[in-house]
Amino acid sequence: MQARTKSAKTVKEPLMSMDDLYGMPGHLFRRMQQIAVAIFMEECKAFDMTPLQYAALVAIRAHPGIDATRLSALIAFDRSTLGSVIERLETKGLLARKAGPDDKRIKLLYLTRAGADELRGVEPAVSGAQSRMLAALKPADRKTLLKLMARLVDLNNETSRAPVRPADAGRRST
Amino acid sequence: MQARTKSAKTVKEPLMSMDDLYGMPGHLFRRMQQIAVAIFMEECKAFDMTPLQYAALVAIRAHPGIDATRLSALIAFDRSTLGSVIERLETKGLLARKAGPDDKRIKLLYLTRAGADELRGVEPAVSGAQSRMLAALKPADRKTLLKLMARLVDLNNETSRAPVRPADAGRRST
DNA sequence: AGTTGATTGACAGTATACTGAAAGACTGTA
DNA sequence: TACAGTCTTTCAGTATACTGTCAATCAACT
Repeated sequence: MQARTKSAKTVKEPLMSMDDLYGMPGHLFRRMQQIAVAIFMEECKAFDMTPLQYAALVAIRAHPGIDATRLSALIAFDRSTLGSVIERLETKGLLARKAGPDDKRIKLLYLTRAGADELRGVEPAVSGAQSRMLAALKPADRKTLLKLMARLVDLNNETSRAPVRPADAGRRST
Repeated sequence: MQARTKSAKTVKEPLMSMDDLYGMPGHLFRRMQQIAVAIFMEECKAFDMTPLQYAALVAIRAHPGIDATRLSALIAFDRSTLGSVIERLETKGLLARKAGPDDKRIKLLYLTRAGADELRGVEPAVSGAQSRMLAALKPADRKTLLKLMARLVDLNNETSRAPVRPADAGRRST
C-alpha cells in the first residue's frame, strides 16, 4: 500500500504507517483509557456513576470539608471540569456544599449520608472493573505493568495541567 | 485520617483509601492519558494539531479515498466524534470530502496538498512527543511497557465502543 | 486605610468521547 | 415494483478535559 506523495522531492524522513501508529505510546494510552472507561461503566451501570465521580467521592470521604480547588489537586482533575462534576453529584444528593466559616470564597465539600451509602455500594463493582482491566494479562505481567505505569505517572506528574498535590500542602482550617 | 462512617453497622468491605485510588489501573490509565496528551500538544504547539487529528491524517494518507465510518474503525475513533474532527480538518483545508461514485451516502476522504505537507511537517514533533512520553523509563522498561500495553489493548479490542477493524474488511471499490 | 497580589469559584469556548435517534440511500427479496 | 432491512451520515444530549477570563474575596504590604 504505502501512500507516498508522488512528488519525490527529498523525502528524508520516513512517513508514518498505520503500524507505526498502532505501536505509538500515545495511541496505546488513548486506547487503554477508552477501554478502561468502557469497563468501568459496564461494571457500574447499576449505579449511574462515572470514574471521575467515583474518585471525587472517595477523596471527599477521605478528606471531609475539603474545598474544590484542593480536591482537584488531590485527584488530578482539571479545576474547570471539577465544577460540573461537583454540581452533578450535588444534584444527585450525594454531596453537600457548605460555605467556609473563615473564608467566604471557599465552599467546603461533604458527603451526604446518601453519598456515603452510594459509595460503599459501588465499591465492589469498581473493584471488579479494576480487575477486569488487567484480567487479560498474567499476574506477574499485571504487577509489572502497574509498577511501570505508576513510576511513569509519578515522574511526569508535573507535565499535565492537573498534577497531584498532597492534601495538607497549605491546609488552614480543618 | 481514614474517614469512616460513624454507624459501624457491619462494614465488611474495607473502604477505598486515597492510596488505593492512586494505585488503581483506571486512575493510572487516566493520568497517563492526560500526560500523554499534554506532551503531544506541547511538542506540536507550532502546528495547531491534536492527537486525533494527527491519527486521522496518517490513516487517510495510508488509505486515500476511505470513508468516515471505515476510518473510525481503522483508528478506533468513536464514529460520532469523528464527524467533527473531519469537519475541522476540512475547514483548515487539510483534507477534502468527495461524494462517492457508486454510493451517494458515502463521502470519500482525501488529503489535500496542504494536508500532506502539514502532516509531513508535524511528524518530527510527533516522534519527539512519543519519545518524551516514555523518556522517564529505562530503555528496557520502555520496551516492556509498550509490549504489555499493546497486548492488553489488543486483547480488549472488542471492549470499547470503537474497536479497531482492518481497512479491507468489506471494502468494495478500490 | 488603601493598594497590590494571590486565591477561589464561576464561566465561555474548544475538543474528545459516548448514547441514542433520525434521515437518506442502498440491497435483497417478495 | 414494493418492501424490509442495512448502511452512512448527521444531530441532540451528556460527560470529561483543557485554555483563558472574570469577579469576589482574602492576605500582605505600604
